[in-house]
Amino acid sequence: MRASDKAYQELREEILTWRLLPGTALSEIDLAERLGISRTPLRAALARLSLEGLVDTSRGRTGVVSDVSAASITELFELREALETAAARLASLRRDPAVFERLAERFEAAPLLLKRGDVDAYYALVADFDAALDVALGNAVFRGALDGIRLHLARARRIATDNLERLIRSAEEHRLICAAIRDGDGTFAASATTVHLKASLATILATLETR
Amino acid sequence: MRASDKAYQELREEILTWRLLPGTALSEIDLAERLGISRTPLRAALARLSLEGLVDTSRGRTGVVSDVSAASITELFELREALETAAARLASLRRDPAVFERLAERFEAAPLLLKRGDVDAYYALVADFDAALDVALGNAVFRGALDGIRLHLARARRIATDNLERLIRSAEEHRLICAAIRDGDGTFAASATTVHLKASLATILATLETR
DNA sequence: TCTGCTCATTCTGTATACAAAACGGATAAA
DNA sequence: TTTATCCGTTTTGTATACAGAATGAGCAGA
Repeated sequence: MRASDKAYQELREEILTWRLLPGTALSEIDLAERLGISRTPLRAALARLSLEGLVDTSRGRTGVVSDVSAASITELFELREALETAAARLASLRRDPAVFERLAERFEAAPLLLKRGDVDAYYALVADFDAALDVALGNAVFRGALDGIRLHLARARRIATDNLERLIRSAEEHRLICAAIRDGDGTFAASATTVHLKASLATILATLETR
Repeated sequence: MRASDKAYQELREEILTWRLLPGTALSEIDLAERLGISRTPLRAALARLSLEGLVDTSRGRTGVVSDVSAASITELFELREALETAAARLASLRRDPAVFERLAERFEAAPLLLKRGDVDAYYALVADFDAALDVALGNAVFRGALDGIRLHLARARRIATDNLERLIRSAEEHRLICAAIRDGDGTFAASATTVHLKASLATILATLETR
């Protein structure tokens, strides 16, 4: 693996897990020394993070970890709703019904998982859903746009202290989306996606308020 | 201006204007010599172009100018429809009616421009419309996604030999969108945007067929 | 004649040295 | 006391040298 890829993955992980907090200055010299590589591949990693929006280079010469504010999350979710409702609609046209039937069943069983405390298994299920959506979409350009959103979402989700009740409702919302896609009902799938996203955003914003 | 920025702008311009054709190999050594800079800033420029999708580095070690096929354009327009219909809907909620009234008037007068042969003035008007949409959106994240689309669209549009009749219909389609946004009718604005994009895509694909 | 291997060439990936520019602090003047 | 300017320090931006890897040609063997 290239040193620049290694640096990118390491820094991305640290940003997404909030070990590198928003506003942290990213000095090339310090980071290169800490990661044990030279500045050349490190610069490539920072450039990539900057283009993906995790690093902000617009203010001053030194890059800083980009901000996560209520305003920026709200903007992110407006874009997310546009993309995911359209994705759900398109996936409804092209899906393999059996795939989404199986996912619907798993989401129906998810409350049991959650009541056992296995939150990781639930998030793995959501990841499976995202992957199935990508396959059903059959559009690499669209998938690239979705991936960009998911990157920022992964960071925002870390601050939302999901409680059990919210996660159980989230599972039911996902079940509805899967059932709609399974049935080829794009309009319903889009509406169910909107419902889910509004609730998710509200949860994240509420968490932000109390901090 | 930094050498890397200069290289990025130059290469982007050459790709968008088809002076660098899809499939062209982009050797770092050759390009650095031609642009009169060293490989270090050139690599930064190539990395940026790669992340934006104008350069494809997935196959082999050497980057090549990314492909423009009917399939990739169709995928691009699926994403574009998702983004622009949502943008039109959101802009309808937040627009300054006077701005879009003025744009609607200009699009109504555009056929006169076009019949005089002033195609550049028409494309400038479309650019003004895009800018007004960005302002009305009031969402920097969303705008970034739209800019990514417009980059690829600029390249695709170069191969569509727009005839006068198509451009006149395009002006009328834009006038409808502006009127809908002016009136705050988001649903109509989204529908009119869909109509416009379907016609644009058909024109580009038809041009591709005949080549 | 075709296939597979070897070797040379060329390109990319990385490190480092140097240049230029920007930031911060200190000092002096208003 | 405040502000502006100068200078030192630090950081980024660029060039170049070197190492590693991949590709293609050429040759040998089947």
